Amino acid sequence: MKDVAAAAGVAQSTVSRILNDAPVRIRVSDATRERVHAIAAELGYRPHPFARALRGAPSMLLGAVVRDITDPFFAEAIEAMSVECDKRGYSVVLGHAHAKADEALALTAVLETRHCDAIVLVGDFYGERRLVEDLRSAPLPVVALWHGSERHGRPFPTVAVDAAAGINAALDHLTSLGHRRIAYVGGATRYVIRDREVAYQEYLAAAGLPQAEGYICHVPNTIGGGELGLSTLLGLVQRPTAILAATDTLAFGLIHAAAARGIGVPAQLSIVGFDDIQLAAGTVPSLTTVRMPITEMVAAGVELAVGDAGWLSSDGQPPPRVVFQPTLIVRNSTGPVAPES
Amino acid sequence: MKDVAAAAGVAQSTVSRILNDAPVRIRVSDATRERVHAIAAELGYRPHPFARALRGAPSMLLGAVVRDITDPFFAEAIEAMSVECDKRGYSVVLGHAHAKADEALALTAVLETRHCDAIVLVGDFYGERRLVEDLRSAPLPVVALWHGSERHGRPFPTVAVDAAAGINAALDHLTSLGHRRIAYVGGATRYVIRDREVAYQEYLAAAGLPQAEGYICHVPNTIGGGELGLSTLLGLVQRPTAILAATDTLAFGLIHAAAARGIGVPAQLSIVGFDDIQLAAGTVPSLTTVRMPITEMVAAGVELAVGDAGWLSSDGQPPPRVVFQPTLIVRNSTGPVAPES
DNA sequence: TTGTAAGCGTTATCAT
DNA sequence: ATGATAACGCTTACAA
Repeated sequence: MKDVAAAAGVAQSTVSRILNDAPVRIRVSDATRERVHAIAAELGYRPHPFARALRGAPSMLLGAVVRDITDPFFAEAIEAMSVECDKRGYSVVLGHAHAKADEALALTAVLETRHCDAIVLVGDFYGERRLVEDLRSAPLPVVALWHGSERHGRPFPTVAVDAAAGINAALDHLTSLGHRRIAYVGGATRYVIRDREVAYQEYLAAAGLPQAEGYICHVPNTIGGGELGLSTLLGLVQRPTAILAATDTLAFGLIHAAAARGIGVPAQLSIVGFDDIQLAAGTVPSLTTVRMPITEMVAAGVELAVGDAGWLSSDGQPPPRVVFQPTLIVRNSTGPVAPES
Repeated sequence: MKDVAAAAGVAQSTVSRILNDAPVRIRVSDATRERVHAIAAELGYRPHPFARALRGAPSMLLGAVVRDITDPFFAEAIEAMSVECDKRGYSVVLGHAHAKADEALALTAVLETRHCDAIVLVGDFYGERRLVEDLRSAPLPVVALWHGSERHGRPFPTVAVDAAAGINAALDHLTSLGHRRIAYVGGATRYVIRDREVAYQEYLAAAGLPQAEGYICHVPNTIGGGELGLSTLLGLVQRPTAILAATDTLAFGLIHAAAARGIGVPAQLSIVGFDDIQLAAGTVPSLTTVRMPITEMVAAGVELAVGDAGWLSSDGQPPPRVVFQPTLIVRNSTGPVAPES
């Protein structure tokens, strides 16, 4: 910019005013403006973001702390966030949430803090008390996406999905197909997963369906976890005729394990997933699952984080919580209960 | 930092020296050092990255421009990059490669340029001439991962996989099972995909296998593309007994479409993928595919980008190219050729 | 051993 | 209508 000013024979401040279309725009002579613009273009001038940020301008960086980008669902969420941020001129900085030690995780997050205008937490951070504490006292907006229900407290503005609505739709579908012995497979810890489990339990209780203890199966959220879940459930005296999986990844594992054992899906066993990842349409059979409006949810989260609603200032109120409705996508992994099972 | 200096009753420069463990470390009195450290900790002092960067220090930001994070393979690559960068104290800034217009894409990338110490391109950028040109003239290191073979020129230091080795291993496996009519399904444009296609053609030629024109099937890299590929290939007079897919996503689509048509895999049709994404172990049947050493490749790429080897300075030489070897993972989607097919 | 001061690229506030 | 200058937070010669 110094060079531009020198080449144009004007002061830096003039160049700054012109290039920023300052509020006092009308008060700069057209001749000078054009000359400066031309020279700036010719010299290939680019503003230096750090210098601006040093002056207090927003860094246009949004921190995204994701538990596991490898999870196809979160990958889609990040994709959506990248698109949404791009629209607003922001860039996404990936926070790293894989550190084993709480300390390291917190440290990483705090580092992000320095660069970014806001932080978006994607997925819940059960067990990361330290991280959450540090972020609570951080001087920037923090927004949580898919952070589990308010049952578990709500430290930040939150965007969530109505887990009960999704689970109810899935279970309505299964019961309408005649299923009564419906098992559940899901992770044991994450808030957002526990919400689905609770909704499952409440539905069963309300509908008077059998709630055998073994019908709730806690496994890691992987293909292997799904396989483990199936073999556990097959060991029960009263085998379920349908299984509700907390995530599509688990449903994949269930389908895979069923096929390996020669159990027909959906002829002998119906399976429902949750997430509707892109590959859910490509399983054999294709997966009946619950879809969430990822794009809209992410957009809402980004708006809370860097939008001009000024959430941080409303000190007295509890942080806002935006809830979206999921949709059941019926494909071919569910069918009528087998007469003789 | 000013506050720390004031509270400690010393000059800023002293604080800076102490907190940075400056080279002159030994020349600061221990008493002062401890006092400053204590006060800094008490005040919760954090260095301001922008101010440092303004002074010429590295921003510790690495730009990752990915074509499509939704692709499970790239998601795994980004995950690996996040881990690798974390080790080195870097953060990953996501570049957005979804813009339709070449202009917009280039602009976005140039913006990244201002923040980051280096850029890593993940996947090839066929057709993005403008982006590549802008990046070539950028004053920072640019490294390309999975950018396709040098057949297409090599504007940047590159980390690639030996596509021919992977394809050869897959085809050796198929031919050893008795297959001779082997088709190929893959995208028509990406360099990195074309490498696989070329390797397929060369293998067929060298092995004297039939190269029916219809055996090469160009489709979009999606589940639907795989389904399309299968229906096209089934329309041929001489149906293939095995299909080599350029990516696991396509292989998923092929398996799905085969099941939908009642074609047994691998009894009637063998299918091989490429990438070994995590879900490849969970298909029905599980997928035989080619695995690349993602972690090592990403680590090599990050090293080229921000390591201290100083690649940029070697002006005369062509940029380095690091090639990794893939491995065939044999699962259950391949089997002996059917006697009567 | 420590303090002073200049400068990184911008923008805002005064002057002129 | 434009120019000079200070300030953002930090590092680093150079001076003391």
